[in-house]
Amino acid sequence: MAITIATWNINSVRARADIVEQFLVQHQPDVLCLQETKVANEIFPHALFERLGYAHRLLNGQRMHHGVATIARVPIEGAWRYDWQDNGEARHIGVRLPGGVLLENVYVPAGGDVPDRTQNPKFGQKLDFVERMTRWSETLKEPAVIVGDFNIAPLECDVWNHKALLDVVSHTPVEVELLARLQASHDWIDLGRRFVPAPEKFFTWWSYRNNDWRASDRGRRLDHIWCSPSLAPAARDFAAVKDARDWGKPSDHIPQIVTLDL
DNA sequence: ATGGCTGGTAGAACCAGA
Repeated sequence: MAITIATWNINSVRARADIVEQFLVQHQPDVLCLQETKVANEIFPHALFERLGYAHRLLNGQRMHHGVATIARVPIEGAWRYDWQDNGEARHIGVRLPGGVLLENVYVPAGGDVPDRTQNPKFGQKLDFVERMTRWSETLKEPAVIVGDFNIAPLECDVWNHKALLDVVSHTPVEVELLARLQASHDWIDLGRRFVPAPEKFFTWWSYRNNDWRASDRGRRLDHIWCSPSLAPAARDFAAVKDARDWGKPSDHIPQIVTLDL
């Protein structure tokens, strides 16, 4: 059985209803993992997804900020919700796919502006979040896929200018090292880089603060799709939908899609 | 090197994103 999984930091699912529909109609993923839905569960726009055939929706939302949702046109079971900061923020939801593989949808904290946990508590919270994810990941036994906005661009070719971003939260050595430890804790396979090998530049996010994002191309690869080693041979047909950065009123992140033969 | 923009919510000399 083939299953197609997409992930997208949507930066408000309500503000983005038109382009979410465009994406689902054009790409027909079986499962869509959204981050930054920015909506309380009670007022989630269920009708939009129901109309498009996505009858299974598991939410971990909150008012105003953050929020994740996993939406599917195939049956998904669960869900479980980890609070790796222990502060009530809605940043994770896990579900079980048909056939039993776990699908973990995560929104790692951005971490504020200053890469110093004494000056900027948000940076410390981000590091702690990834540290606690690692504690969870190293005991994980089942085959799993973990997707989402990790808010860390690990490789030099994951940012538009490695040297210029060494002090910029998302690409600092301490964050890159922590992400490497998370990856090593389960031998996670970075499917983005399996399909777009280094040293090719590969970005999934471009700031709104550029007149012409495509021309200036000051992007970062903040969004990731990782899978357990046993699932790596099952992965095919990876795509990053760069055109979506220009759709209507766009998100600053683009969606990625992978098909797994499970 | 800096600043640039966007959404939610309140009705901001706002906050947060990254």
